[in-house]
Amino acid sequence: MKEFIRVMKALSDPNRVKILKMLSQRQLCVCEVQAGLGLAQPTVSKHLKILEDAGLVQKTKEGLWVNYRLSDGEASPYAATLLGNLKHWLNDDPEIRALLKQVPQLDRDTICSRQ
Amino acid sequence: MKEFIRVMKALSDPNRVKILKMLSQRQLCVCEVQAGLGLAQPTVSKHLKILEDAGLVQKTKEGLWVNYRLSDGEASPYAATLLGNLKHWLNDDPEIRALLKQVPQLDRDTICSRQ
DNA sequence: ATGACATATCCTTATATGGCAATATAGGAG
DNA sequence: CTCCTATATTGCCATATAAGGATATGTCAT
Repeated sequence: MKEFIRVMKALSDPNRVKILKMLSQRQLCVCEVQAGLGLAQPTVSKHLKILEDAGLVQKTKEGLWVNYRLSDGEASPYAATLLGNLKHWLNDDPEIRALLKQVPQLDRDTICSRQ
Repeated sequence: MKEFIRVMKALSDPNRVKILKMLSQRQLCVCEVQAGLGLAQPTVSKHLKILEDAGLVQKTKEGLWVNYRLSDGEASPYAATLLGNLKHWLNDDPEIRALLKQVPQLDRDTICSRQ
């Protein structure tokens, strides 16, 4: 039950759902997610941790960057099923649509190296 | 998006999930749910309203009683899909298992007419 | 080792949520 | 109508959550 609730809670926040939809396009580092959502970096970091704890995303370190991607589903069957559903859901949502359109342009070198 | 979040939030509370599992057995009135969960009546009523607003349950008045049942799914595609998933989920959970075992014995006449 | 940068954690604040007691509403019986 | 009962709503409290600023951690380059 706890595991199920953790997944549902993780999916109960619009910004976290947006993150998952962004990651459905490709893996992203924290600063790319931050740029897409327009939130403070600690906020994004915390959201990503909640998604990770729920088994919805996985991370890989690459030097200074941490790449986040959708989980392969081994962590939680609930997470796996919901991620499958999310592929079809919310694609018509105007906010999501606008967000996904800008994902290809997110570039960590441009975003993170300010100055 | 709002609709999706509403469904996920509704499913983010253990007591609400328990209510849905109870209703998967048969329709129940408020006092039967209350007896099953051991919560105060206003608390149960509020949970049921949240589930109803999310399109997860429907209600029918029958005199003084209000019968709640799982939604047929017309209200929300998210709710419909999740209700379908829930049929298979959590059946092994000991707490859920114990709860479902006592559902057949819940009797509104016995429960509600105290004295 | 030092400096620079990406990310994580800590701390505080504002708001949301779950719980119950008290009260309001609504329907049935007399 | 009045009384009784099942449910809904309100008000309040304790806790949970989302947010960002400040700070810590970790990694690379020099």
